[in-house]
Amino acid sequence: MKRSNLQLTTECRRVSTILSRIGDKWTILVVRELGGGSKRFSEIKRGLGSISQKMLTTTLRALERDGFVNRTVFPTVPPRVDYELTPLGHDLLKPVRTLSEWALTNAERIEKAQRKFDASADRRAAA
Amino acid sequence: MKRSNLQLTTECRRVSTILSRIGDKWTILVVRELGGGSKRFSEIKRGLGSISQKMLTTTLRALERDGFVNRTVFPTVPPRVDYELTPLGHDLLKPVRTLSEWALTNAERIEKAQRKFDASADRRAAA
DNA sequence: CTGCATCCCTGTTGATACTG
DNA sequence: CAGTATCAACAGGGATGCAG
Repeated sequence: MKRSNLQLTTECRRVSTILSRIGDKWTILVVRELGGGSKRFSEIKRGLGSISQKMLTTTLRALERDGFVNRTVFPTVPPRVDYELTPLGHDLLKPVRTLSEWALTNAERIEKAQRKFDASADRRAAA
Repeated sequence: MKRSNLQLTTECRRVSTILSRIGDKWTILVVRELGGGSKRFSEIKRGLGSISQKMLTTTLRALERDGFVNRTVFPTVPPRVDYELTPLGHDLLKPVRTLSEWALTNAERIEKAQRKFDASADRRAAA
């Protein structure tokens, strides 16, 4: 092993952190909404439908903090706020798409495994 | 738009579900532990250090249910249980590696964005 | 229109103790 | 050694009301 286990763990934590961000409930959906270009708050909200104001704000703030999204405030009345992916955000989309495609391709296999697992769990519970 | 929005949403949910699994606190770390080959429960636990017994069990069960991991019980005394990646599990490793590499490559950029964001947040708080 | 503050409920996580 | 059970602590997430 060339790199120490500690270093590998640190790397893994970094990866885990990013995976947690993109694996959370709304991030992917929001990023996809923005994939087509700049949108304002209420447009994103409408596009997702079921998200609460609070969670959309929270998600967008996290994305902004990570440098994936730019936030632009127009000091008009009523106020208007636009969000768009940064270059880093667009870049993130690539590996995410790879994973997404894998997920779609293999969803069937996974669901089949789940059904099988649940079936034997039921059998055991019934015994 | 060829596919209905509803269909796209369904696909997204599937992707989201899988991303949630691999984005959770321990999954990636456990999968990496098993990347090198079969290991028993306590070996994995030792390899991770900070994980609790309960969470390791939970994580392994979820991976088993999704068909990513095989669980083999040796009815010896004391008992021995081995875990190993299934072909599907190994397959999952590929897109995850892509994302991991991206994450490591761009960790610097992300952390820089975070520092910048936090700094302006502090400035605003101080005002 | 955007978004912060608050309350509250829920699921998740972890520490501890116990069993086959 | 591997796993379950229980309980306490905490974070995620939604509803509502207020503010710039």
